[in-house]
Amino acid sequence: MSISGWKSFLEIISSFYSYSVRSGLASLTMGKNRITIHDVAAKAGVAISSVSRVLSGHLDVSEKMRAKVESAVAELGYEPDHLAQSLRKGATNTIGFMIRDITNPLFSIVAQSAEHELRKAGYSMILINSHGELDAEKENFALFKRRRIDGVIASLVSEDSPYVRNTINELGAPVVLLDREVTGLNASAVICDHAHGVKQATADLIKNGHNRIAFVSGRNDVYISRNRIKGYEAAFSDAKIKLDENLIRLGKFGEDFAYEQTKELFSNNDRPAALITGGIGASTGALRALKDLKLKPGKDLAFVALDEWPMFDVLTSDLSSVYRDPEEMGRQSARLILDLIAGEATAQAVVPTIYRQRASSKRN
Amino acid sequence: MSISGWKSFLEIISSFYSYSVRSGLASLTMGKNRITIHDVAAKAGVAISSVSRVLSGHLDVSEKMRAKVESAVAELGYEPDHLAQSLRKGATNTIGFMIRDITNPLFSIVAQSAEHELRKAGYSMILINSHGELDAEKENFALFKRRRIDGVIASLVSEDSPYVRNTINELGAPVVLLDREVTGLNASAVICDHAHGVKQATADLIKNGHNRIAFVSGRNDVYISRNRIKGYEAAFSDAKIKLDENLIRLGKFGEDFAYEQTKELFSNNDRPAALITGGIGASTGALRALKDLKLKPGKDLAFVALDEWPMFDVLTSDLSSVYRDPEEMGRQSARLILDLIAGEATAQAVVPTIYRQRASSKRN
DNA sequence: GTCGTTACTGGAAACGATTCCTAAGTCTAA
DNA sequence: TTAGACTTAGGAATCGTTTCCAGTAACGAC
Repeated sequence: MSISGWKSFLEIISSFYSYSVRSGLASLTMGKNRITIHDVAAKAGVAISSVSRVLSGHLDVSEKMRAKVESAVAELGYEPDHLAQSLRKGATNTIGFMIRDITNPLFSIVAQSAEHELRKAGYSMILINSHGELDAEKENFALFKRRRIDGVIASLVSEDSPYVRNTINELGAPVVLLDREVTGLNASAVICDHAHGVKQATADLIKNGHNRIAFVSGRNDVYISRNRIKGYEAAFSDAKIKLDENLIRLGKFGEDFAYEQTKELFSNNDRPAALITGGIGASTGALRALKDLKLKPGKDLAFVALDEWPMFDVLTSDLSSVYRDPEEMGRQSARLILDLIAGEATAQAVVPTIYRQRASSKRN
Repeated sequence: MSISGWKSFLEIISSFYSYSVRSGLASLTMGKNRITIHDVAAKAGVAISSVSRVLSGHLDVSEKMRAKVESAVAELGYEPDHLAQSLRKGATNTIGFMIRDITNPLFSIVAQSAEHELRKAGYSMILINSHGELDAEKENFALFKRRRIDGVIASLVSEDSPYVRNTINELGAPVVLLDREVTGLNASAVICDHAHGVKQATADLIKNGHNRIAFVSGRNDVYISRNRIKGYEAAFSDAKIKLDENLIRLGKFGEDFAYEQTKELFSNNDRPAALITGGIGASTGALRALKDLKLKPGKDLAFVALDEWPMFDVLTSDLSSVYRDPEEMGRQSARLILDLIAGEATAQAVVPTIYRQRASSKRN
């Protein structure tokens, strides 16, 4: 091997591995010189309690005192330590946000919207992924408790495990659940009216002459799936058509399950006329399966996706959908948790869904 | 209007507005009974310092003491208060993560991956969006400081504003920058070797006979754009072809800018043969424009997207791309910040990019 | 028996704020 | 003039830990 040959060999080998280079020196003068309320008090020649009173806008302070303290604060560039305040006040102004994974575009929008809203109220958000695992979820609640979180917004892995009630009740902080119904639990919830949109969608498919409509979605022990099925069944019931239970495939969230089920459903000649997929993961899996089978939505079958994802309109050729507004979900969850923290009663916010009819609702 | 008519009118009106229902009562027995180290000490009949020593795994504790304390801890279900620990130890075990918006699928993967890695090391992550605004960014740094964050991972809005150096140096905590180069700053960085992949892509387009290659991307005052252009120019230089500066359109991140530029570039008959779009926002905007113009990538023009997004393979018809691994970026940023916290010197991690050639690199 | 180690343990001072309690000063009214 | 009410400011306790410091007991060695 020539030298240049060897060189390019190395380039190929190393071409897709990250590497790193050490350069600067560790900062030497870090931290150390934090300015505390003591410094301010000393500078202003007053007691620390007076400084605190001025800063918290307490009433009983003279103009002279206020002026002295404020100028000292400005001069020193003092900012109160949030940690010490939290310890003393018993509130951290922090909300824990836990979801399956932030990679889900719908949930990333919910998270962003909630964060935006919470920050306006002076709260920060700690983000944690549960990866859809119950053990991770438990551990996360423990973490929230240790960190003295003021409240939690969570999309639980499953809603009816016995541990949920215990954990949440022992948390010592209010909880808002996303799209889950937990009975006998002292928590607020943001729930979506999936049934409404799904019913509209299913009815439209039926109207277009498709009676055999497959429904592929995630696990059936959570509200979101049950509620969607409710809408699906209602449409059949209204149309007085008997539905084929074998076309309903509920199993797991994520691509893989939907991929397999779709492949199975649409492989033989006696395939369904239409397909509804519940959630972004399921839609992806199904679309991948259809691509493999060389079946085109809107041509070889009618198709409706429940939930949209970024660039929905650009990247997919006129897919119909049932839409819900993730930003609204975020806003509502923030509002509900702040209400609970303020001592109000638990409540439910209902976010509507709407059927967006596009070309793929028909075959042509 | 009949009663039923009025009812359905109401249904339509209210059909896409969220509403909420108040139900339960606010929790009465919340918090209050927190178990502290005092309780444990009392129960075990020892001093609180001894409890602390047992729990922190200090050496000088007798077996008898350890047993007593541990059984008391178990019996009471005691968990140390993270807040008090932080205040005393001067470390919060919290990392601030700031990006433009978490809605960007690439960054949501980076965030998730970093969070996963940090949590393994006992750190939590506070997530903040800057919405691409400098003022919000400043405010966020102030927030991090008040909260005594142990370190920050950030994708800055712009890198060469004078405030950046001040803010970061006064932060009192180490910083890792994502895809930014700030000279004379004591911070680590995860940077991507964009030039490499873009050069490969551009060279391939040229090889396919396309000399007029448009390049649409975000603002030009950040490393990522400069580095991409570097690869683009290198390919032209290697091929000894003069490039048309007018085909390079750098302006703002986000869809809108790319949409306008693409529309302008491809509206007349003398349109470019190929298009490279930098980043997910730009790609979206460009694809939207092309859709409006009824131009199909891979048919009416060659097309390469820099960065991929979820369902890239399913939803787009064989688009070529330059890929970088967002999970690796997350891992590296976590590693770098932990190294800095441990007192190591600043460093740079380089994440490679790779050209993924697919059908859209040609026209046919 | 005394001294110096060593192995533990308890008490108390931090960490940086808030807030209650008390005392000093000012003002009004009898 | 003095008692009582009202402002205002300082001192100290508190939040729940960690950690330094001192002190006790046991132990071997001289």
